[in-house]
Amino acid sequence: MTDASKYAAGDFIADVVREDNAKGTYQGRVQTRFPPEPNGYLHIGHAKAIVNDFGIAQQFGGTCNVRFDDTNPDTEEAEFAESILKDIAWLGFTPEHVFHASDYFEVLYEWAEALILKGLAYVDDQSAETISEQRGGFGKPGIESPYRNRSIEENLDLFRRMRAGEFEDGSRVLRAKVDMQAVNMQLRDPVMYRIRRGHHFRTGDKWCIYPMYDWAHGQSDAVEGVTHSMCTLEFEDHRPLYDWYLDHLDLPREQPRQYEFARLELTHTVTSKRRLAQLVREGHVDGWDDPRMPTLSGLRRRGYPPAAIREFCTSIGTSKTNSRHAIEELEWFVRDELNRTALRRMAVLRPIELVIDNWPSGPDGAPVVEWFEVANNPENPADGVRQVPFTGRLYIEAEDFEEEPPPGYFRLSPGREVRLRGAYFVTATHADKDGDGRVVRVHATYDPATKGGSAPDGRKVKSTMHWVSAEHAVAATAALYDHLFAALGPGEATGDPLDDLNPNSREVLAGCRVEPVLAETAPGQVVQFERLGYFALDPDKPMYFHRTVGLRDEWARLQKRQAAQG
RNA sequence: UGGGGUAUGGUGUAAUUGGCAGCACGAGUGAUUCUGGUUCACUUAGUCUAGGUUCGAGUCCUGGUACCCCAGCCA
Repeated sequence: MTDASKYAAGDFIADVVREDNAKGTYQGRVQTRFPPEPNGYLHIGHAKAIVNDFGIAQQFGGTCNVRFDDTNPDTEEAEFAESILKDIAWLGFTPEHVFHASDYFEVLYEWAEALILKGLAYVDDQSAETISEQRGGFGKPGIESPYRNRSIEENLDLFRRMRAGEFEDGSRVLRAKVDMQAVNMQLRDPVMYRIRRGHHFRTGDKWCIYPMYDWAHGQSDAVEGVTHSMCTLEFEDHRPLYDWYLDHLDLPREQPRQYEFARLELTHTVTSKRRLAQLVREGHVDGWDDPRMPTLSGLRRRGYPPAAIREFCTSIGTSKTNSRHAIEELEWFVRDELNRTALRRMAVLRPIELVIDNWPSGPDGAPVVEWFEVANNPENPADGVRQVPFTGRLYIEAEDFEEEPPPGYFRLSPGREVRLRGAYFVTATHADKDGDGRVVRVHATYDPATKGGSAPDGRKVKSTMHWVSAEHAVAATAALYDHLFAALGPGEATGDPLDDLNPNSREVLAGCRVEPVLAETAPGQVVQFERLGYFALDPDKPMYFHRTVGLRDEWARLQKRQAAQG
């Protein structure tokens, strides 16, 4: 396990908490919350918020709850709420409670009446367009609504009738009476309630008025006893409003405070729920959990270990600087974790035959089968060993043989000796080709003295290759996934991210061969096919693989570098 | 146009609040290796800009510049 403290950043929220504890602001109490809107699946960007929200609570012995910000019935669904809870659990966090803003609709309503009673809120009969026009613009002050100074009695009556359903959708709103001259647009009499007859996935048709985010969020924090309310940078302008509402209410406990930090962005990755929903809706992907998606459920299917995502989020810390992390950085954490935990298996994705011409036959005339013991994971001997069958006819990776090897190529070619992992040294002699001149079969001889994979005379080979017995191998299908967004393309998205959609982001390879033990490996498990990459077995199709992040291949890098130079 | 924010190697993030600019990823070199993986060692490169205060400035002051957010009855 990587030591997370090694990455410990002096993040400002931790500093704030320490300061509050020193001053006794909340009597040492620390309570945070993760507040998703259930209108889509969680993606990698949310992971940062989750790790941060739960992390701060853990760090200071506090609590962290999940609270669904379910104040907009039009976009929210129970399916999304369920997936969010599942993803949080998968990431390794357990909320103290699971709350909903809709739990507080009644309280929120009462508080709204209290604000009306104080002369701080009013019902506006104007249209959305008119209100928008009157709000003014940057540098231009707003105009006060003609309904702004209605009597308290009239406001109360109208608001109660709004709730009772006497008015049409969109015909009236409740607004806070703040300041139409404010330079901060959020303070120009923000809407608190709108009339909307939408079916809410929890409260059904009980309500026809719904609170706006700003009116619901801080108040929900206050009801729950949240002390430190973390959100993203775009809410900085909302903080004065967050405080204004709370300042004018009789709160059950100390006033929560809002702190903002930058959201996580990754190169080659779309982290916009709207965009992701579009990909699903338009059928560019198979669903929210498609392995090419940056959703947590997609990454899970792809074989990303939750620990790696946690480590990554911890390492990048929290700051207020807008930044975009390289996807390769996340992948490094994934490889780091997988290298230590994934079992090694041999598989051949694009097979060609390797025939060992001097391989012996048994008394019955059939080729001898020899079983070798191979470590499941050299990084961790506790993972044990497995038996792998070896015979005179094998499959090897097509790219592991070159008839005319380019300089720097270490693998098999005529006259060259390599090691078949855990078995023998073999030397290629010649190759058989098909009508198109493609190599279909390589002939070789083996050295019986190298049994187990090392030579008694101490001679070395430059390459160790993976292989499977043709007779024992199991046929399989593999799906190779790349980033959906132009991982192989020239660069970053310009303008519409969907322009960078990579239509070749999934390649299906049929006719792969895997060692027999793989047929018994648990679906969903991630294994490392030596040098090929990490594969997650699809839970629905046991012999179907998704590749996760590949291994770094020096040979591929060398080729890439040479191609770039000339 | 007004307001709110942010600027530190290629990337991201620290700097005990004015005291040797550190860490991670990347890149490079070498060693080890039954994965061209891993591991190990070394190297590389940075305070947006122009002034000012100070023995000393990433940090404080003044003036610029660049980028992000805000005019939903979305969150």
